[in-house]
Amino acid sequence: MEKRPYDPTTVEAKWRSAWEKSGVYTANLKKAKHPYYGLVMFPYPSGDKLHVGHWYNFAPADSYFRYQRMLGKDVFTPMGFDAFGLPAENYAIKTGIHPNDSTRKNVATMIGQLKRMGCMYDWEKMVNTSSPEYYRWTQWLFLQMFANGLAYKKKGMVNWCPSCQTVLANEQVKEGKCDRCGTDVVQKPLEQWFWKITQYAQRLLDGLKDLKWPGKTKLMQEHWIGRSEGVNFREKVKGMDIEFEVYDSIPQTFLAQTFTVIAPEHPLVHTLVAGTPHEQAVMEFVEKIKRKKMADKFKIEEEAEGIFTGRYVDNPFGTGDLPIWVCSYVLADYGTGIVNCSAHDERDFAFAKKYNIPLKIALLPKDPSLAEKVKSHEVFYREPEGIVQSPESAKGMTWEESRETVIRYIEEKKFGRREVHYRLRDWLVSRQRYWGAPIPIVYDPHGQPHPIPEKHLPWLLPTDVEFRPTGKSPLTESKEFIERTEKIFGKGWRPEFDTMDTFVCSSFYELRYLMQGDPKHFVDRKLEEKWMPVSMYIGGPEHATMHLIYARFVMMALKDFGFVQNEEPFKRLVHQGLITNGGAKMSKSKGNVVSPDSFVERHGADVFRMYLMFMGPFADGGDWSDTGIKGIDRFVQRAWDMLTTKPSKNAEEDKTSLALIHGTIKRVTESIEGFRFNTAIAALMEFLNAVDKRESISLETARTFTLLLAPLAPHLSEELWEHLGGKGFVTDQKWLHFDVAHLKSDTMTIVVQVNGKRRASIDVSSDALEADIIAQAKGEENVKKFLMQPIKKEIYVKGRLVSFVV
RNA sequence: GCCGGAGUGGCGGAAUUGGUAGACGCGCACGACUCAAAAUCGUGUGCCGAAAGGCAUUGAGGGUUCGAUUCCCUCCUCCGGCACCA
Repeated sequence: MEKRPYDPTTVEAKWRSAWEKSGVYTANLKKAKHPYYGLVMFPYPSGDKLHVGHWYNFAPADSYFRYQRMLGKDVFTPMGFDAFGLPAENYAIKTGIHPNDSTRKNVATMIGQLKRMGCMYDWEKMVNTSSPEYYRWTQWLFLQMFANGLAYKKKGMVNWCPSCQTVLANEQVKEGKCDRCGTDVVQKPLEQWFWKITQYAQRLLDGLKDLKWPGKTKLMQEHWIGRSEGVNFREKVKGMDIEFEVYDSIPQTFLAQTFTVIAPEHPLVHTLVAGTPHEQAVMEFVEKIKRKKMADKFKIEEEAEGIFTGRYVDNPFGTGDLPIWVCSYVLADYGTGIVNCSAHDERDFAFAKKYNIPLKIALLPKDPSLAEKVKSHEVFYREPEGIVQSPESAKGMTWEESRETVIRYIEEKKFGRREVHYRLRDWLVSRQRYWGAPIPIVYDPHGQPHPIPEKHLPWLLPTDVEFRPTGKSPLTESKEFIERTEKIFGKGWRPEFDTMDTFVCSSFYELRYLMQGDPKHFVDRKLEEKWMPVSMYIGGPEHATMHLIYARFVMMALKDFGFVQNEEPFKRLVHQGLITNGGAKMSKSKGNVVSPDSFVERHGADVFRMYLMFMGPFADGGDWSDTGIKGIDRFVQRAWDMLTTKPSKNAEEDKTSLALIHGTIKRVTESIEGFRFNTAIAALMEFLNAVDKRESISLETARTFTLLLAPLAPHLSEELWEHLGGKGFVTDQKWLHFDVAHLKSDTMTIVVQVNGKRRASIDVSSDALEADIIAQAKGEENVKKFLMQPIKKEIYVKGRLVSFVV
């Protein structure tokens, strides 16, 4: 046969349309026997289109799912668009183009690009979160949360992004900055809608145990939930009829507590000082701190500030009254917002010294000279090996071992009781932006919120809106929205003008993919039972404490509401690494976004996806460079040449080739299982290098190679399969299993070491006896030289090496 | 500061129940083909050596071991996460 160059453009188009015509990738959700739900995090339909990062995520995921398909699973891989969100709205502000129009256009472009990748997406099941058919379910979810007491409105200090002009959930603030735009987040007192994710803190924590997720991700969620065990003390304000509790997670030093601090935002502050000479100064201080928090200058690193309220805690421990201070570093929404302080907390220590508050010691180091310095409050001290001084029952124990004893003592004396706190905060779901799902709430003329009856869903997002960031919801500008509300609910009624966080839209989309044939029901219980949890979920690690925690919470809530059976949405999770350019994250503002299109144009989708997979392990990502793409190009061309010229009916496989073939099956299988596509490709390259030296190969070998290549280069392998006379699509063939019996060859190479240094290697027959191998090793010229001294020890590692110690 | 993860040729990376470090690919050098270049093919690519062979070597230092990229200790660097959580 004559060699001809492989032409990816024609071949890939041919198979894309063949797949589409035959509908091979359309899953029959009801009839599937071996359901396998392979999901990738759906993209945002950005004007930047599909970038290299998408390819790096989606293509290997597709290869993995293709492998699952060849293992005999009924693989369902849907694709959709997380289409609500700020960029479209900001684009509208800049250009006047309505988000609806720009989104529709971007979605259309991206579908075209996605199809070019040659993935197995079932396009019939596509979702778009900005379509009314979808967001009616986002609104439905809100109503369910509301009906079940998990959605509530609360006024308090909330995160505000001055650039995005909206509030943010805690999860969306990273290191004090807006996760989206990087602007310093400030605190603002506002009334907002929250979902009670905190009610699920313990279940979210417990559920992590059984998830096959990266350990790092589970750890991040664990930290984010932040379970803390401690003691709540019940305390009285001296001379007032007021009681409160204080939380202490390290109660070992409670007898050294000398003052109490309260958060500036705490409602009790005013009660404490009202009508006293301290009122004016304290309230002025409170206002000052609030103002500071609202300014972007406020940094947590700043020195603590405080003011005395004039009030005291009537200390039940008999260690004296504790002056109550208002203090800038106390958090209003952790614990009870009031804390007892001692010399053994670094911040308390510094605060006490700054304001000359007396200190006591309950823990001392063993070193006497250091102990003196601690006693005189010259240095701060708190170490696990420190010796506890009080109470009597724990005296002499180390700080570490005294914990239980002290807590029991506190319980016996009825000073307090055990308590668990979490760092997790409720999810702030309202946003002051346009391009999102409207919150399905209306207010009566008295301002009381009422849920919008389900029959009015979808509660349409109005279109007569000005795009101006004012800090108020753009929906307040819509005449139609208000008229609609009054028409349905009555005069004086007003709609909720805020929209929902886009993370609400993406918190249940995996369920909606299952329901695209049925717009009337949220989820079908049978389908949910059959397909959920998602078999394999693939996406970026940046969602560890956002999307991935929200989706778990929503699933748990839906289970409690009785809509689903499962409580975890994603059984297995794998993260792809990040592709950078010049060491920096790709972004439009940096101008370093690499578009895949020109590479796909030049080399084809198969080459491009294999090149990305060959860069390194899937989870590692890497810095973009196109220098190595040539290697994959060559590999594809050589594979094509070999398989179109060398297969011969007369060729037979000897034992050596069988070892090679089965060794390759093993390596490719294990590599794909472990998301190490780089070594899967390397194994195929080695196979090709070995086989290429021969005159001819058997048809069987050619087909084996093609099958192993199929998950990695779907178009090329279809073409080869057809060329080799294979029946049906290669993607429908069964994966190959290796036979351990074939992995053995007739001979093995044994390395000979003397004193741990390699001196020779010998080839022996596979069934050679240990004694013979050692004798042969001793006979090697180069080994003899080093065996002049008496041999102290002989070590034989089966099938690997002989080691002599002299 | 606290909690994770990682450091291997010129580059991407391979190899870990401890057993030939550098697979595979890029790049580079030389050669073949060509008027020439590209493409392609061949050979080489840690250091010394024509070779046989020797020596060094997985961020740095130490330890365990016949043998360490792999296990233990100390340190350095980079990346990710959290950060007034009492």
